[in-house]
Amino acid sequence: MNTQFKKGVLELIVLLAVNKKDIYGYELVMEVSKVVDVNDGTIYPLLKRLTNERYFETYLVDSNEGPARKYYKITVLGKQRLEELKSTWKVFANSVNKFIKESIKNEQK
Amino acid sequence: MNTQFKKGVLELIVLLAVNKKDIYGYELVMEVSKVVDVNDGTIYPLLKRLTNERYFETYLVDSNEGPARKYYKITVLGKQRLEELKSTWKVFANSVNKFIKESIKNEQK
DNA sequence: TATAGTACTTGACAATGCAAGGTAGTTGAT
DNA sequence: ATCAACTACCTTGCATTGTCAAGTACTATA
Repeated sequence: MNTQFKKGVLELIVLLAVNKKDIYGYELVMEVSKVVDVNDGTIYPLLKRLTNERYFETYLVDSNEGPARKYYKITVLGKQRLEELKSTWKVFANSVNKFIKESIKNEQK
Repeated sequence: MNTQFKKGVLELIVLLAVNKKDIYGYELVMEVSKVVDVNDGTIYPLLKRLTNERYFETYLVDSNEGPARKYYKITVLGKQRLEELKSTWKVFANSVNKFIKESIKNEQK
């Protein structure tokens, strides 16, 4: 997996996952790993940043399988940010795909 | 336009453009700008890097509208790199799009 | 010769992901 | 009781890549 492609898109993926349901960091790492290879050392700082930016709120829930879990819940601001990022992604991905198609069409022999 | 989305994808776009036809830096900046907002100070260092990595070869052509133009030509290695990046991009973009669709389907009310 | 446009380079900077490491709670086998 | 294994969370330093500002230099033309 290309590291560079992930830049910025991870934020979108994390917002999508937390929007779907309240989730704790460790579970989120598992969830996101299904989509793209990702390190937990990448996710935790990202969650912190998004929480600082008021896109998430957190609460602790005791667990009987280890330390307490910190759950993340999306805010109204977070939902706005999600819509924004989603539409930016679509525009971006479409124009890249369009450029790929055009380039193939006009390829040098 | 989200800066982060560009990371890595610019390399793909530049490879595609040079694969299409031999092209000089300034013209390339114009071409790439059609797809994503981009600064000439971003493109020139990228061209240099890709040339150092043997994906491009260069030659000079005199111009009567300013200084000589440095044309970039894709190498066999460059074509390989392009195919690799193109397929990685497709896999990546597809899994992101899939995740978006799934997230919408299961969204919280 | 002054200006505008073309062509490219450089260096300081910012954002993000990764690897590696650390802390700490719970369970179950020895 | 102790230790390994698993769960859960967090931090630090590094590498990569794109941005921006500034500067060099060449040519045509007014």
